[in-house]
Amino acid sequence: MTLTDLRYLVALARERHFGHAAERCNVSQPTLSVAIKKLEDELAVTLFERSAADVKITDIGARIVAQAEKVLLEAGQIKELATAGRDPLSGPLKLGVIYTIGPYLLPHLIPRVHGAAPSMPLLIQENYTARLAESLKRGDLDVIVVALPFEEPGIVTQAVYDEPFRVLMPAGHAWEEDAAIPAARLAEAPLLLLGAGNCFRDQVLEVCPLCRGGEGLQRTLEGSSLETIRHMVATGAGITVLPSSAADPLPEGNPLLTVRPFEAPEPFRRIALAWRVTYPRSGAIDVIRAAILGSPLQGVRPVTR
Amino acid sequence: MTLTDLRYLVALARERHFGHAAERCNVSQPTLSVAIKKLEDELAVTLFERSAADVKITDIGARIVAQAEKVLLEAGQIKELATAGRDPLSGPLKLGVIYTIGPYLLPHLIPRVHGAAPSMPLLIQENYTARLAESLKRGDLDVIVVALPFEEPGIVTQAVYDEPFRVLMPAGHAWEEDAAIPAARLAEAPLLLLGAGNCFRDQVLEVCPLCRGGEGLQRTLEGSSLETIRHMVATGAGITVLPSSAADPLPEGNPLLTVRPFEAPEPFRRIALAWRVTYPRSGAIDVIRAAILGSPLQGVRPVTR
DNA sequence: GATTGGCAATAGAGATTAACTATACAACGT
DNA sequence: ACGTTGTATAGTTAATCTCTATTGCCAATC
Repeated sequence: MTLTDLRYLVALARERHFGHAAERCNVSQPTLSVAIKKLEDELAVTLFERSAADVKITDIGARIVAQAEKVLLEAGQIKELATAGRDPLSGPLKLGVIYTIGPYLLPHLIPRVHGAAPSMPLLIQENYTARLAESLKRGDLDVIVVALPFEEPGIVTQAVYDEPFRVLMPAGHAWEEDAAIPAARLAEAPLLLLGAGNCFRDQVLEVCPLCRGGEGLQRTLEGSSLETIRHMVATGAGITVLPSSAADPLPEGNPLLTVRPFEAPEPFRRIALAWRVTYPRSGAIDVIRAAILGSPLQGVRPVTR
Repeated sequence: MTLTDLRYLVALARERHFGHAAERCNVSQPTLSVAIKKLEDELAVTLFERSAADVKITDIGARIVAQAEKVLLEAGQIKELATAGRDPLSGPLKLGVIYTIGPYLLPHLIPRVHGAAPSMPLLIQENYTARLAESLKRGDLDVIVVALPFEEPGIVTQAVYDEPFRVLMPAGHAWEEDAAIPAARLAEAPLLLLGAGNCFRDQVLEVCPLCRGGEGLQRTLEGSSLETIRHMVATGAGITVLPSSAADPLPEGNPLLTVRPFEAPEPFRRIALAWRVTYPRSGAIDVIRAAILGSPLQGVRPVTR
């Protein structure tokens, strides 16, 4: 029993004439004849009464035809689903973002994606890189926004932008005098750091080798966020390092904080998109990339690939 | 897209492993592999993300698999319907009976059929032979009970029983003296006849050639029935001829009527079943025949074929 | 960094099935 | 009896499905 057989069946039920039904199916009369006979044999049921005068459907035949029509209808739905799903910009996209990007990127990203792909709702999750990677590989996420380096088997990454680091200090801090801060000087101040697991923490520590072994004055704030740290800096609890997108928009509205760039070579992080090599909706990824690049993130430099 | 393809599809969706899914479908891994690829090409949609680690279903893939399961379920229903409909004794049987048999046969027939084939309800229609034949050929009826001769293209008949005719007269009638009535004498009495269209009317006229041209005292009662005529005979309006099944049960309970057989050669009618040559439920016909022969119809002689 | 092992894709051969054309067969109607 | 109409069958060709064998691809391991 094939779908073709069922199509022949309902055609014959409608036409009540083997020749006409065959014509309607674009096959020869013997083809349809054989197919119906095969079906009847397979089901061990007489579906039609053939006579010279005409073709009559049996009682059981009528019931089976009705069911066959249902099958064909449902099968047709498959094609419709496929057509509807063919557009990579239709259907939800599961997006993961690390904690130190989400709050600054998403407010810009979401409306832009919605504008470019209205029928692609975003299901967003913020988490650590490691967790995002896990979810991505498991298929719980489709695309993630992370900082490089990010190497995972089966995962491809595409750099999107570079983002310089900034030093954030309370207004009136001594370093306010300087237009730019040397990285090494970080070890001299009480540096507030994110908890373990945040890649940004590691990157900051990388900037300041002296802070590495915990020999500096830095203080780790487990379970915290850049926003929390920012508030703590404003209260004079110390200084911190922020990515430019988090730091640069601040000073205007906040008289308690001062932002200074690093001295060259300016430390920065490279933000990238990552997805499974096998992920088929590349069009959706392009939209995300474009939306990110279209977002007014302060201080960032697009990476032309 | 075939039902087999869909089976492969749902198997792969369940197993998430080409080899295992193929095994479950009793085919080789390449078979399933190409089938899925073919499906993906046909639908122009990626259903699965293949990677070394494992097979992930895409979003659209999952929706299509769900739909495929629905299709397979509905298709399975076809087999179930066929199995259920395989029994010729299941499902309603559309039975037609001529007016002059129905009232005497059906009260016996119905319980017997119900006993022999409980899941075969009878849809009964009483009518003239010509109307029954029409309905039978059109497929509105499956089997009819008629009097022979009955010749129709595409219709087969099977004699069931012979039924002698009887003369019915009011009690106290002059002919009461005689044990049997010669057919020719019918022309001498006011003979009450059914209306045109009733085959029994023609058969009675056949018995009495003198009545033929309307030269006798007979009176035609259009739109009447044997029961009506019987009541008229009881009131002394005339005599009539009845089939034995209608006549013989009468006298016991009715002091106003007298029944006499004909003289030899006793006129009779041959009752038969008729159905389309193509009608597939021969088992149902056998049940009807057996139920008729099992009915206590007075005076009838089974026809051994 | 080379190697191995697991797994899906591909190639090529063989078998099955589906389609065609031509023709036989059955049943009515003239 | 013959012709017409309509379905079934025969035989052939083409398409397809499925197989085994093999390749290719990753990723994990030594």
